[in-house]
Amino acid sequence: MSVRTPADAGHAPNANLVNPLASANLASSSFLYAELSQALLNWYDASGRDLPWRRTQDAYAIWISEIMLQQTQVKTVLPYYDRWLQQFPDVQTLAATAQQTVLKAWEGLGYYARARNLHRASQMIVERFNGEFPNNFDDAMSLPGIGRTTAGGILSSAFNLPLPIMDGNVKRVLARLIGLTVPPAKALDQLWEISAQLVPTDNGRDFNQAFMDLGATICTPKNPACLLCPWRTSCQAYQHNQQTQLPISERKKSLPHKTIGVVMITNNQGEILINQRPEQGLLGGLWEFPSLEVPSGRSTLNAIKKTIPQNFGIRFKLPTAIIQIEHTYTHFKATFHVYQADLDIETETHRQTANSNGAAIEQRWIKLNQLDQFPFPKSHLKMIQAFRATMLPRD
DNA sequence: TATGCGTGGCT
DNA sequence: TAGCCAAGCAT
Repeated sequence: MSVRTPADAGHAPNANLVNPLASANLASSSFLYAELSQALLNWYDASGRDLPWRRTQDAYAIWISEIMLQQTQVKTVLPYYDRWLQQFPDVQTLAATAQQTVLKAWEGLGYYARARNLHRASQMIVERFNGEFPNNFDDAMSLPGIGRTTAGGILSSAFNLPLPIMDGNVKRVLARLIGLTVPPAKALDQLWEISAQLVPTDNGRDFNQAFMDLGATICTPKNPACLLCPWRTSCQAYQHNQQTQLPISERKKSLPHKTIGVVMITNNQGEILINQRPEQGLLGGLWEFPSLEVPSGRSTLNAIKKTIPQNFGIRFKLPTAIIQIEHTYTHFKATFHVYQADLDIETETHRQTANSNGAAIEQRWIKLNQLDQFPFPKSHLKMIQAFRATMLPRD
């Protein structure tokens, strides 16, 4: 007899996949959990990775690493982590820093709400928790940017608490271990329960790190190294040679495409016009060059010439094409058509205008050598590079 | 519960 | 090489 979770309803199960752990009474399997946990800890002693945030028990440093590692690979995080701790060695330093400086340190890492939340949370820690990162689950969860997995990751690593985690690695490992016949997103309650059962009460620190290492180095999305896996004799996917079919993935929707017109406007003072994006939403708080989305079928150049002067209170001379840039975001693709134009006249003197959505934006003329003081999205960093190569050729 | 939110590594 | 996916969270 098998137990069906409500999440299974409406999803066609693959009859070739078996799911004994999922259909067993979880509480009666505690002996199996203990064996699995110990086997993983033994593997970790011999084969775990040496990562910088494992060399410290400073909750602040561990917190920073956990936030940076959200949806971001270890290799990408390493240089940012080192630089960050140099620049902001403790929570008081971070709390006392201007948000723009924090965003600049995060520039290029993506998901910029993480940086804004880190900054806000640091100020909350100073005010509410006397400058010490909280050592309990509820207080940690009260901080912006910290959800259940990140709280478990930080508190297990810093204070050795036996709290479960549920990141992409754990989902994949468990889906294979139990032969999960639905996408992990449809069985999260069940997976959390197993993760919680597996964490040893006396060694949450090493166990959670080992769990993620197993997923990152052995139980990888493609070509898992099953022969090196400490769980292979218990793994339903391995036993039935289904490790490449699991976990079952959700069908991805194809991304819509947008055309973005951009103008890099310069004046005769050696300055260039930039504006700050609204705090909320995509690339919030970062700076960019005046831009607009071009409706399909319309001329990018005409759209720029009509709309940018209205939004920014300026007029410019005939724009020149500099470069086209392709960029893929999380939920759409974009082609940037980038132009340069000389300022004609400034029709308004104020520096606070509205974009096409009506949201207030700040705009500034800055010297070209000040560009590296402002946080820009990756796409605009490429524009700066192209601008320098085109407009300021070296001789 | 579904969607918005960046960028880069890897195959 | 185009697409998948990464130590998820907020709403």
